[in-house]
Amino acid sequence: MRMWQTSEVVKLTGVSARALRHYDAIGLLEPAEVGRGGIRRYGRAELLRLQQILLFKRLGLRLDVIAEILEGELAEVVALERHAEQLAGERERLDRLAATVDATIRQLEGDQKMTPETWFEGLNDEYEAEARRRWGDAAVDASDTAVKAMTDEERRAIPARFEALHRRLAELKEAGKAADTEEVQTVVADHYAFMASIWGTAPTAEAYKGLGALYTEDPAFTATFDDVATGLAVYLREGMDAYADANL
Amino acid sequence: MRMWQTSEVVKLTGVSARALRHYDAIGLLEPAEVGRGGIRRYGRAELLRLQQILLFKRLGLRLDVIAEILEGELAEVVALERHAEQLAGERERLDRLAATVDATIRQLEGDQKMTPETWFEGLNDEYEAEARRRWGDAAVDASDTAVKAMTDEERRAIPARFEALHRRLAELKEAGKAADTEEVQTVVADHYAFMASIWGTAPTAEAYKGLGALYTEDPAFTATFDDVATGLAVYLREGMDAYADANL
DNA sequence: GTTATCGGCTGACGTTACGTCAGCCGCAAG
DNA sequence: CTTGCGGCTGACGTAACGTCAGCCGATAAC
Repeated sequence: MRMWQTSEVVKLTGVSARALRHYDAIGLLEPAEVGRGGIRRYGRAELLRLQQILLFKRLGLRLDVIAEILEGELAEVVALERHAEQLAGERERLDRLAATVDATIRQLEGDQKMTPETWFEGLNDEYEAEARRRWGDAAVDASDTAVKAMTDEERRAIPARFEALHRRLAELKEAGKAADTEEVQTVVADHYAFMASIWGTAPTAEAYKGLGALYTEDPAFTATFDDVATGLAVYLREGMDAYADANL
Repeated sequence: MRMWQTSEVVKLTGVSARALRHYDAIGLLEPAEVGRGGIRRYGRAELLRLQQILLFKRLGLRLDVIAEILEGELAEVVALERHAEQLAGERERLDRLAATVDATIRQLEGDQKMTPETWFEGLNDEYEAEARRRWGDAAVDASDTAVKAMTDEERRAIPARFEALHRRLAELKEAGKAADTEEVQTVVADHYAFMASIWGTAPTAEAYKGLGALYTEDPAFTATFDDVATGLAVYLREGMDAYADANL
């Protein structure tokens, strides 16, 4: 029977010699015989099998799955349908990624004031400079005006009100309520209203989500929330995202 | 300054301890200081950096690219735009794959097109009648006998071998080679030999040309070839005609 | 007869971002 | 003093080969 050695198979099929050795190593395609010096010789049957391997490879199937199909352990249709699902999932993931990346690029190229991040809870000096740097003077000044227009009582109560909101949230979190639950959303609504009063204007969806992002991105704030309950920052951000999506 | 050790950072950010050590190992994020026993301690600056890392990670950027961005060696916008391009390419690749996989599944589940799978796994009724009309009862019976006489391996590999031939042709077509070129004729010679093995006899010029005509006249066949490359059916028929004229 | 040259072959590392042990260490509670 | 809890350092595994480095046998040139 006619036999072909590695270099000949390479020319016939276009696969690399290394790939052939790899297929041998993993038992996907073993040569019909191995001569002195370990030389691999492939017969007709092996070439036929190789064609099938290449067919499935072009469909993107993994080598171990191809092996299962060729061994008859897995039906071709089943394997392909499963594969199609995985491809669809992969595609969806890529779509979401691409959308996020594009959005980020637009933010970077666009005007700074369009950047959704906003934060005025830290009214102390330590964060004011950072706030102005990150979100601009106009927004900070607006908030400043709003806060100054408050009564003394109101102003002094700000920390306590935040504290109260955070504790209510922590309780719901402990109880295992999901962040998009109605009860949680009620608290978030209060939080939203409170933020509006501090900002001097009702936050847009983007601005509100940006605030949530900041809670989880700045370790100083995250740590503050964690003093109340571990993971609270993330929990609140989830609730804020849901709130913004549903109401803003 | 407040410091956080591994387990605390894990709770604050959600990244795994292993990941933190990995980032340390590759120099992406080194702890502010390392205590006795090699204990890692992260400061505020490191947590901020970690947040940025996670931000870029969510966008799907590779760690080495993230490092470049954070080191200021690569502009964020540039990196993201490059990344967006890669994502688009990936998506396109996935789409093509998915289309091919879907087409293959449809073929396997009873189909409209004449595919290698259905050509010879016993001529199905619809085309058996057509074949008997074109080539006569004797020819069809001979082919039936020839295919039945094949080993299982050989029979199963028929689709893959057709596929391989079609791809070789498609490549030459892409390269702009005319159908009567020697290179194309070499492939057609292989096609002819393969058909001979399936028909159980070497086709006459007339029979072979008739097959080429079928490829281009029957939309079911044409569509199958078009899945490989547009216009492939016509290209192959031209090659077959030339081959028959020159050699049969 | 010897040598330079082809192939071919066998390791073995590199790739990506960690997951998952195994085994060792320091410190604090029982 | 023994447990036990973290934490740490290797080291292997992952998918499918690409890419050497180093060795071997057969052939062609000298």
